[in-house]
Amino acid sequence: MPPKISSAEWEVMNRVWDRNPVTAAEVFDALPHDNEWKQKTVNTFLARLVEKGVLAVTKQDNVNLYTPRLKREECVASESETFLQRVFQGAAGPLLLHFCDNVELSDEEIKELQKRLRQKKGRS
Amino acid sequence: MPPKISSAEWEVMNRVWDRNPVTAAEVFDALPHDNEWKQKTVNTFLARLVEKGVLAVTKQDNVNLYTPRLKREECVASESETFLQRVFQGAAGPLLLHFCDNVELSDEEIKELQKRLRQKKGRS
DNA sequence: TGACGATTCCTACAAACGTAGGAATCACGT
DNA sequence: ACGTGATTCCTACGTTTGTAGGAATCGTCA
Repeated sequence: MPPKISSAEWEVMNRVWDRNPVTAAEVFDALPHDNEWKQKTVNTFLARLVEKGVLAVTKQDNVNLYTPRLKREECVASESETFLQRVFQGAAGPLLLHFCDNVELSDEEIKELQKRLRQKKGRS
Repeated sequence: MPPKISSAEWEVMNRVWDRNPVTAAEVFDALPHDNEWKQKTVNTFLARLVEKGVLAVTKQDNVNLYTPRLKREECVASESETFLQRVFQGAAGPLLLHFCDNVELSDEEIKELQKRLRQKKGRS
């Protein structure tokens, strides 16, 4: 499994996955402008993510370039699984119902979900 | 919002919500038998949850009884929201699709979901 | 070529988390 | 009444996380 990615690290990783590969300055700029973090703080997270093996760093003209070593979907899956266990004790049905009842969905999204559910029914 | 409940604290809280109110020993017993934690560790988490205001403690015959001060649904909702933001950047559709595609659901659960989706469509 | 801003690398430090141990006290059985 | 195990309360300690600062270096512009 991927290593544990902390909450602030997710914030950084989301930028890296979006605009891979990136420099530290690009990550900084891509973060919400009103973001509290200093550039230095972002650098620290990038370095930690490299230590954890989530990012690779290469030097391009004396500037660090960061690239994901793990796929976003892989990390999303792992984090989702621990969330499911931690908060819903593994009960996926209630999780789906909770989100279904508590978030906004476009008609398109609803349609797509209905499609998948139809395909899923009676499958397992 | 509820305070931040850590991963190990969720493990404890889930037992408390299930069998409210509880003693420290009951929480310990309710945890998976192969659990690594010592009774002392469980006690520490209970004390911290009291500090955080998540639990209330009362003494019954010289034994501590712990009761939730926050409703499970309230904490679930708050944790779910931060998960949605952190991992899916607030995009609920992809979150639902992810879980839909990656978990087991009974036909009953699927039917219930379909019902809610039908009710939801065209609503907002 | 010398000053200045950007970037990197290394170091720091407090708060939160995971994981208990020890001392004191309580309650029950003999 | 005393020993023993359970319970409570207080304390501890290493790790992870959030949040940078400082020194050294690099590249650019005057």
